[in-house]
Amino acid sequence: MATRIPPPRRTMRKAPRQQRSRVTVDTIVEAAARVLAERGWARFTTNEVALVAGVSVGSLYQYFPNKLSLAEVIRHRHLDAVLMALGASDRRDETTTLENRVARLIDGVIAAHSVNQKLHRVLLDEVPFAARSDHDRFEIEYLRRYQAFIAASPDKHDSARAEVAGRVLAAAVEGVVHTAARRGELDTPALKAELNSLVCAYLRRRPRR
Amino acid sequence: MATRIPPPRRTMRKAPRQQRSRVTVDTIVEAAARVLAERGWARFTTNEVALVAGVSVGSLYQYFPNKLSLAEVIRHRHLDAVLMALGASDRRDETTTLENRVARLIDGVIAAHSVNQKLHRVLLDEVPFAARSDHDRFEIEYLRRYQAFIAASPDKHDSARAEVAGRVLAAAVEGVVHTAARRGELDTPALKAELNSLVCAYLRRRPRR
Amino acid sequence: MATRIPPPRRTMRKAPRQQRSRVTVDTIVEAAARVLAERGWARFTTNEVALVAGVSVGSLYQYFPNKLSLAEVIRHRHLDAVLMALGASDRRDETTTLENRVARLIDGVIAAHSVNQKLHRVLLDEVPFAARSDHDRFEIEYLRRYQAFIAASPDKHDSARAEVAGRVLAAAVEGVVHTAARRGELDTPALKAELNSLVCAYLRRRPRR
Amino acid sequence: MATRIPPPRRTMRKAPRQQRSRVTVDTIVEAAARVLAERGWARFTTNEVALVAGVSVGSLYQYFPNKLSLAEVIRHRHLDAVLMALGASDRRDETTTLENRVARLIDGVIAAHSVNQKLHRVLLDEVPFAARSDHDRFEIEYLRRYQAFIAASPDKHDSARAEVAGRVLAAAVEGVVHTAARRGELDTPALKAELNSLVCAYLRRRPRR
DNA sequence: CATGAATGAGCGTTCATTCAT
DNA sequence: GATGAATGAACGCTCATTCAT
Repeated sequence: MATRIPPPRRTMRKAPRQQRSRVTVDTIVEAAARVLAERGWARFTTNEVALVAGVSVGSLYQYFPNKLSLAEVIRHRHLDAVLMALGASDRRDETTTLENRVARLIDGVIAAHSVNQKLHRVLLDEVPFAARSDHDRFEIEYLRRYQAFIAASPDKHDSARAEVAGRVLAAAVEGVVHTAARRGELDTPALKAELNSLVCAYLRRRPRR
Repeated sequence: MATRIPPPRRTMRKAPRQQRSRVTVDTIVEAAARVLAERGWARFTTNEVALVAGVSVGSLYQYFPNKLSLAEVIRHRHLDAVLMALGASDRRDETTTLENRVARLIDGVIAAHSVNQKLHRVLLDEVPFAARSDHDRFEIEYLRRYQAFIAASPDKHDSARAEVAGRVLAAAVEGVVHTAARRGELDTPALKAELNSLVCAYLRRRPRR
Repeated sequence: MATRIPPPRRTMRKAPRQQRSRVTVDTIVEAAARVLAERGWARFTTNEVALVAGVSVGSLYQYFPNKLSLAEVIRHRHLDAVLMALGASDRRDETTTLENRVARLIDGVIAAHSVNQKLHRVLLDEVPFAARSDHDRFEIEYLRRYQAFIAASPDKHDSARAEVAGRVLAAAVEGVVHTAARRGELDTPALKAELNSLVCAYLRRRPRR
Repeated sequence: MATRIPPPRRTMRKAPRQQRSRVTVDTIVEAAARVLAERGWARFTTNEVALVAGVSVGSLYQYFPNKLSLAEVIRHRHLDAVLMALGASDRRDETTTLENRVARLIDGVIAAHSVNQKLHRVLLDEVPFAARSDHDRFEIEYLRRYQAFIAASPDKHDSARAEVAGRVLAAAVEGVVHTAARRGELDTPALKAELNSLVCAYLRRRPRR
């Protein structure tokens, strides 16, 4: 059996100080991503990860408190990438149109999901949510950026709605991108066009009623 | 662990003939939903399900070929509910506004997800995708309804885009609803209002460029 | 695991009196032989047998006390066939040579093993010995015939050795035939010739020392 | 049920490197032989073996891929012993009589089967054949030695028959020895005498027709 | 007698995690 | 620190057998 109840320990057991440790950790994470993508969460075993990484299980547990923490690190890597994509378009830039800003945003998000689609599918559909506290830190920053994006939009509106609007926009974009990633349709241009259209329409029309 | 990638056998091993067995099957599915919601996929064990259902494991396996098939049945139940919500709004109704039709759609979808939110979270995030063939049958019908919904919208547009538009709309709505379900914010009125706004804006503005 | 410790009950639970029952029993035995040959002992299940026979498990258990008894009946059928082959050559027949009598014996034994070789392989290698009491009855008759065969041989010798000689001859012939059956070489003429040679040599040369 | 026909994986999962593990492997095999002899194949469970060996099931599976492989290793041990017995008599030795050479052969084979008769009975009658590829390697060597034995016999004859003759001789000897082992009559001197007589007669008389 | 739904003990096997070396 | 042998709880699943209908 696996997936024993994992004690919600910190993601990293200890911070790797020396150069050599950092390399080891990276190797392990890389191996973990490969195994996770290829085998899925159910057959993602720490022994296999260690084998692929070329280290012993013991070493693996030196840096990661449990199996789940490995997946969390991988998730963080991905969330960081998405965050960068969001960051790149949140500066108010008067010299460009809304359409361009939206296109930049969506291009970034799609790019962040195009790296290893199989891995994302597993991450999305199989890896159980756990270290919620960690995840929330991302979530907050995440929403902040979406809200900033909205705030930079042409139409003015009460900030009370802005918070909810950010969540809706974020969830809608992610929903479309994730669904496409699941089906391997992430690079369909028509899809990207429609998604752009959706976001633009929303950002233009929001001051309703 | 169990969760070995199971051969995607038929969902049901044999159809219950007698009255007695039909009851048994229902009891098992009910128990499975409870256990799945309460313990999550990783601790969702067939023995526990049988225990809760008050039957023997043997009986469970008389009707369900494996653990996964139980989850699939539960998923189907949910997908059916969503389908009904979509169906209720897809007839072209000239006497009502777009806003009203959208509201009806979203109300239905939200209602279908409000039943057992913890269960949905598990279904969405932990149960591995498998019986893809079965799932696709739903997916197709699903998209058909969204496309029908779009087709009934005021603005005319080429049907080439309609297909992609249906997928985008479906994924966006699901993305928002699922995210809200995960956080237990499904009954926030502000969220529902924003989602309505998003969908209406999209349906109005689509004849782009 | 299966193959629960089988209570060494009688082979047949009750003798089928009526015509209909006899037909049922035969159908079951026939089905059992098919399943045993095709699936091997480990996957030889009473439910499968009943299914193939077109009766319910309940009916099966009406006539056979347990799984093993089915195999025993099949074994008996085979042993009967072998016994007939042995019987056909045990009358002293002065008008024929030893070679001819041996050839007749071996032809008979080989014929009895040629019917369903896969079944024999399973019977020999996988079905556990059990109802030893029943088997012994066969064994005794079996040896009696081999000894009669030897007694009808040209050379005279003390009857003390005759008993052991019968056992050795029986085991040797069976050893050769079974090994050939396992490998599907039962119809090789060269093998039959050598076996004849072996038996003839033994029967001629025995009054040694 | 277990005893599902197991994939004929390699006999050993990994070679024991350290001293510690070599001891573990030996202990497990020893325990397996004991359990197999005492309980028979059907009640031969890996957990029981581990218990008797004083190790955990996990350790057992570290070295043996499945239950069957344990039995195979035990079978190999026995086949090796038989092979040695055959090897001891296959050098052409002009200074001794045929009778002596045959006696040495049979003594060796009987000795190899006298070690643990209950174990042999189970090995012969209950453990399913599987790792056929491995078994064949033995079989080939086995026949080679019998043929060498025949080749060293006084009478010359065409080598075409030699191959079949080797198979017949091997099967006959094994048939007699195994049957005796099954009944616990392996140490009866009369039986050994008759078996000697059988083999000698065959080796002398073979240039038939 | 026949049916077939129900039972449940029991088995093979996995894998996260530990800790002696 | 690193190694990898060892642990053992836990799980999915089977199938001989029973017995209410």
